[in-house]
Amino acid sequence: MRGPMHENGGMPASDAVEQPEQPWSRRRLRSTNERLLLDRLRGLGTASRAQLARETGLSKPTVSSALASLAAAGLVHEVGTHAPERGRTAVLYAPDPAAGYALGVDIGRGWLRVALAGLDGRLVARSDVRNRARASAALTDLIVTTARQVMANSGVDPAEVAHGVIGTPGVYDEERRRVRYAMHLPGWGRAGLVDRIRAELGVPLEVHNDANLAALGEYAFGVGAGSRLFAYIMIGTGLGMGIVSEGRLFTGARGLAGEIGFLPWHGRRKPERLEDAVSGVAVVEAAREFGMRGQLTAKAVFDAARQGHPDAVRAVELEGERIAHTVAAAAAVLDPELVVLGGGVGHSVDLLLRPVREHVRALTPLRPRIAPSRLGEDAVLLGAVAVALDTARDLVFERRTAGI
Amino acid sequence: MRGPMHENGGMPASDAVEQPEQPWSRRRLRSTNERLLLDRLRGLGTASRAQLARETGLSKPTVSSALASLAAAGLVHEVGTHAPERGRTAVLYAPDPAAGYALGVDIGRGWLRVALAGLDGRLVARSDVRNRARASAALTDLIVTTARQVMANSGVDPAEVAHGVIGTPGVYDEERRRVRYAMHLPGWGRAGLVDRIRAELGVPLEVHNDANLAALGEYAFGVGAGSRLFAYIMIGTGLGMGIVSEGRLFTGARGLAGEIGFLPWHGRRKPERLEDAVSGVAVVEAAREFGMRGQLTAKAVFDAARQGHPDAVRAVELEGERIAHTVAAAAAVLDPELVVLGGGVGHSVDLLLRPVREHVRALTPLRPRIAPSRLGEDAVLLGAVAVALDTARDLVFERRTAGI
DNA sequence: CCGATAAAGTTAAGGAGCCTTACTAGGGCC
DNA sequence: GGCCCTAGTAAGGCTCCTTAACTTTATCGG
Repeated sequence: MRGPMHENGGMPASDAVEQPEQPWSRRRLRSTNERLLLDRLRGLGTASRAQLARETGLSKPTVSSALASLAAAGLVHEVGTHAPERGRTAVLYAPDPAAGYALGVDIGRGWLRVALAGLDGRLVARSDVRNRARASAALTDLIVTTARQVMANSGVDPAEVAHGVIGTPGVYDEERRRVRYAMHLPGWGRAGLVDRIRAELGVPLEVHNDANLAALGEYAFGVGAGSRLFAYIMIGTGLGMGIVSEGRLFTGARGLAGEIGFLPWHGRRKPERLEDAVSGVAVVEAAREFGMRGQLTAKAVFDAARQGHPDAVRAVELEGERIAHTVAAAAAVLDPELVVLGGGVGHSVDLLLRPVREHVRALTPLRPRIAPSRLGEDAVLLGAVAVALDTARDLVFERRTAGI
Repeated sequence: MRGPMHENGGMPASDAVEQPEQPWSRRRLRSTNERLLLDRLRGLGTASRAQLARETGLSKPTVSSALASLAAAGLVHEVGTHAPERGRTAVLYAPDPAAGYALGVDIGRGWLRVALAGLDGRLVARSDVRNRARASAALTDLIVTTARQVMANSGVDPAEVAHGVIGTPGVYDEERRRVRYAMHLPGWGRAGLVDRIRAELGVPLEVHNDANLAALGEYAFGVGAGSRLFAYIMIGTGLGMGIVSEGRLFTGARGLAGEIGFLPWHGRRKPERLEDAVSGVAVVEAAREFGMRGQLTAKAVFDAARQGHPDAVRAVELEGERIAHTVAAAAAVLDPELVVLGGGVGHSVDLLLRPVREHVRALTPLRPRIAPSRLGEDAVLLGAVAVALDTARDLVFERRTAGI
């Protein structure tokens, strides 16, 4: 099973919590307006001061002075000029992507992926290495060396990395300082590992559940972009769902939202856990039951189905029905406008899409759009980067404007 | 079935939408601070200016001047004095509950309930009348006369009622200006009825789904008070769920979240809709199937079970199992910390609680607290009042501070 | 009864930050 | 070159917050 995201995972000191109960002094006002300008500039990519004044509703002098502060803080740069139809040429500004960096890490069973992004969200370096670690020390070492290498490759000092996010199966237990329910990663459940990585890298780190990060990845960069509410169903070794509502993770009261492995499910013989029914192992089991022989893997079954092998086709059909059950339950409770299918079965979503859609139609009148993941294997990594970016932008803004 | 809440139901002009993208000018700053003070005052009930200064972090002069503005606007009053241990006696201020009023209406199949509350949330008048209307005209007339009577009883002019909320089964379709899916209320689905009521009463009105309002009612006044995330399951003529997350309704992408009537459910003979399996009718059916005879109602079955009638007990047990299925599904998807059972079966929750809890325990390791509704039959009405209050407070604040 | 102390609240001075108005700067078109 | 148009700057004013000192009013202890 994919565990939930732990809110404010392993995040250290600088919390950047909103405090809406605080009074609004003039300093806060200025900082709010500077932030507004910076955000607008990020959205536009590049803009002149006059344009920003029009867009934000602030007066030109205010924009000029606020932008001067931002430039002095190193958050913004002149990047060129633009000649309008007629009139004076404008000086263009853009956020400085090198004002800080965000680190994303995806710890998967087969692969370890690390990426570094500038504040504009663009990756500046990335490394994917096979995860063959079978013990906690080996895994942490691998993470540390890979992350260091990524930073070195891009010439970024660790001190410039404002924030990092690690994606992993399971849940990070803040109190016990360890990851729980990550049964597929040997040794990864030991206490203090994240603290050790944080200490060795010198980068603030948060830990989140991989299904949740994948959902956020699809929201930030993929097929869920801009969706009001969507669910990402991750089918692979386990089964998990990430929910993104209004651009933010919906984690539930204790961070266990999306634990659809626990959905009640009536198997054909006896009630069983849904997680055991969906997921890679179940496909193999079903195929075997329908008569397939030999050394089977989920991938092999899907490949056979693609070739038209009848037993494999039936197994895939059954898998589609089971996923449809999940989708229908999520639809009835959440009413998402979109359900994204991804995870280990990513390569085989083409085969599953039709049966899932058909069975959903039969199960419920609620019909969210069902789409395959766009980011595929990169969803978790890019989600980690997106979350790290969010925090990094806040931190860099606060750090750089505080000293003025 | 209970339909969903339609966001911004029948609400007219004054929308009070947040516009976080707007710049922060000085006027906004002042108004924000006044609002902060008013909210704090509502929380404290009563406070001196020095106390407010300490609590909010604002300086004493600022508090004095802002409070003077609020008093001039009629939003706040001196209400007495307080003598501290030693030192000058403080002048106490409190929000004026009569600065505006909020109206709540619950249109149920058996009863029509109307309540009027001051801005402090206290009911100033209330009326419950039997709903025997069997046509749209009769129903709207009944609503209008009852509401007028409630206002008259408390001596409140309709112009002082800043906002009203109507709770009803079904969904209000904003475009077609009619309620949909309210099959149990004859005539109530006709177009323009809400507009007519609004026009005749002279009060801005919103329409929301009853299950959602009941959830909010339990959050504001009942057993869900202060809960981070909880679900209210309304079991009666139909089946519905309201979800309150961080104090706000979770409505889903199209307002259909909580439509648990559509949960896939394997009946004992054939797949059927869950709504048909849970709900009053189903209890009766089950009892009959188990051998009970005679003119049965849900209430009769529950009463018989309370007496120990074995067939009735079995029927109740089955009903509990079905509800547990719903709870388990909600728990897996949402992870609420609390599930409240209410609705028409309110009187019989005592009988259901044990079987529901037991079956949930058997179905899933996720175990939200399960509690009976505290507000009972009043949940929808009080939820309507709570929602109306929220909007009314905003409207009154804006209206009264605008003119200065 | 009188001063010391303490808390509530007011007054006055100062300053931060925004806006408006009016200006300068620079580019193309007639 | 004059005109028009857009970008950007300068000066002045306004709002509203804060700090600091002061007044008012209460209790306490002698």
